[in-house]
Amino acid sequence: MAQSDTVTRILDTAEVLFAERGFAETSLRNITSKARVNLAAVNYHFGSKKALIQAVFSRYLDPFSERFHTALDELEAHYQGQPIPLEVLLETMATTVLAVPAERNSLKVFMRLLGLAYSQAQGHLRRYIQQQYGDVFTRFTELVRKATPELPDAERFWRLHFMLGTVIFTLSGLDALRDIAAKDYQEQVTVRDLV
Amino acid sequence: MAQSDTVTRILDTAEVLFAERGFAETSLRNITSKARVNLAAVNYHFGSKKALIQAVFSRYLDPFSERFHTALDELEAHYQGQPIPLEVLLETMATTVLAVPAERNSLKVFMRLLGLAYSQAQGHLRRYIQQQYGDVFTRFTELVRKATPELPDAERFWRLHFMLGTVIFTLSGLDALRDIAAKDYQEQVTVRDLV
DNA sequence: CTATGTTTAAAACACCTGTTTTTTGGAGGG
DNA sequence: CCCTCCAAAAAACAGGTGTTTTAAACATAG
Repeated sequence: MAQSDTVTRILDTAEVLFAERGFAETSLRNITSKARVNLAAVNYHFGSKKALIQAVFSRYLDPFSERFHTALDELEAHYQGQPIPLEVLLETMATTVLAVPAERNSLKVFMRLLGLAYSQAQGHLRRYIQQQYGDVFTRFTELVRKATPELPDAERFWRLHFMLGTVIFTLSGLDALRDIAAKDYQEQVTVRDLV
Repeated sequence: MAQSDTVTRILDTAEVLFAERGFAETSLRNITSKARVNLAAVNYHFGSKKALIQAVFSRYLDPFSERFHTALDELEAHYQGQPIPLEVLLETMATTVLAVPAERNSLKVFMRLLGLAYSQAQGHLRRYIQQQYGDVFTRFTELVRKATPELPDAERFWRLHFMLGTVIFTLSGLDALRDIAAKDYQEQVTVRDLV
C-alpha cells in the first residue's frame, strides 16, 4: 500500500464524514475504521485532527482558487481595463465553483463543507481559510465594486453576503431539500436546474 | 435556591454557549460551571443532554409558535376566506420572529440556534422540531400557497427556502458580519435597518 | 417533631476522545 | 547480507465526556 493511497483514502473518507456530521461529531476512529486504515496514520501523515480538516479544505479550495484566478485573468485581459459586467463576474464564479467538485466527490459535500466552515465555530478553520484564500475573494469583490460603481459600499457588501448565504445554505442542505421536494411535489430537482 | 432558579439558570447559560460554540463543542461541565450549578442538576432536571437541547429550543419556539398561530388566526378572521396578501403574511412572520427574542436574550442567539438546528446534523433535533412545530410551518406555507396561486408548487417551495436560507444564514452570522462591515466601511448596522 | 419527598452536592462510573509511544513489517541501496 | 529508512500496526496514555450513584441538606405536610 503506497503512501498516497493511505493519504487519499483518509481524505476521501474524512470529507464525506465531516460533511455528513460535522467536525466535532466525527472522530478519528470513525474515519480510520471506515477507511480501513490504522488510527495512528492520521497523526502520522497530517500531524493532528485540525491539520486533517485543513487538508480536506485545501484539496477543494486550492484548485478552485487557482482556476478562479486564471478565469479572472482572462476576463481582465479580455475587457482591457473596462469594468467587467456584473453578470459575467457572477457567471464566472458559478461555473468555477461547479467545475471543482465535478472531478471530486460531489457539489453537496463541497457546499456542506463551506457551510460548516461558516457556521461551525472552529476558529482555526476560519482563520486558515481567510489567510489562505482571502486574496481571491478580495480580488473578486474589488471587480464587483468596479462593475457596480453606483452602489454604496455597504449596500454591495450586504447584497454579496445575502447571495452567499442563500447559495451556501440552500445547496448545503440540498439532499434534505431534495427529499422534501420529492415527497411533496413528486418532482425531480437537479442542481443544473438551479443555476 | 428554588427549583426554577436552577432550571432557568441552566437554560440561560446553555443557550448562549450552544449558540456560540455548537452542541457537541459545549460540555455539560462548561454549562454547569458557568451557571454555578451542580453537574448532576442537568441530568436531574432534564434527563439528558439531548433533552436539554430540546428544552432550550422549546423556550424559544413555544412562544413563537403560539403567537404565530394567533396572529394567523387574526389574519384569517380579518380576510374572511379571501387570500391573505403575500406581503402581509411575510410581514407578520417577520414581526412575530422579532417579537420573541425581545424578552429573552437576543435575536442573534435565536438565529444562531435556528441555523445550528439546520446545519448541525443532530438528527434528533430536526426530528423534534419537525414533529413539534411542523404544523405552524405547514399552515403558513398553505396560506402562502393561496396567496400565490399562479406559482407552480416547486417554484414557491424553492423561493421559500431561498428566503429562509438568506435570513437565517445572514442573521446567525450577524455580529461577525457586523464586525467586518464596521471595519470596512465605518458603518453601523442594526437589525432594524434590515427589515 | 417526625417523616416524606425533593433538590443539591460530591464522587465514581464506564466510555470515548486525540495523541504518543513502541513494535513490527518490508522495500531499496551499499 | 546487513543496514537504514519509512510506513503501518498495536498498544498505551492522559484527559475529557455524559451519566449514575451515593450522601447530605432542605422544605413541607401530617
